Amino acid sequence: MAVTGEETESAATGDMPTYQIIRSSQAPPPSSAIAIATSPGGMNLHALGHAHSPQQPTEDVSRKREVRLMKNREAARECRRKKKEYVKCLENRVAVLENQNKTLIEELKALKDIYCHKTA
DNA sequence: TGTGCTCTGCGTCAACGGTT
DNA sequence: AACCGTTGACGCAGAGCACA
Repeated sequence: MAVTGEETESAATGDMPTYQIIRSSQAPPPSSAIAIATSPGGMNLHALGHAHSPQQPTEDVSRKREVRLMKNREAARECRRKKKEYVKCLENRVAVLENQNKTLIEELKALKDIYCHKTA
């Protein structure tokens, strides 16, 4: 199969509860093209280690929010990638099974022919 | 060529389960 | 209880396409 992320055996059977796709060491997404949102307060990680201003708790909250948003952004991207790969694997599986089915039907037909000629 | 429709990818939120 | 990762759902923007 030409899919980069190799599916597990359970994935091949088609009855897996979640996407069980082993990640390959592929190139990371083009994150350079993504504008990383900056916090409204203009959070600066360098300043964080030292700042002890009165609004520090607020800054901490917004910094945490920014970090969470950024991580979730990446997570969503990865989740979608995995889902796409999973669907591709399922489609491949369908193709394989359809081929198998066709082969078996032809085999059965041939065997029936042989049987008919023997008994006739 | 402008317009409406569909598809696709993205960011965000919310909910959930697992971990510390 | 707080934190974290995962994922479904939602809305938005841009691309591609058919049609008048």
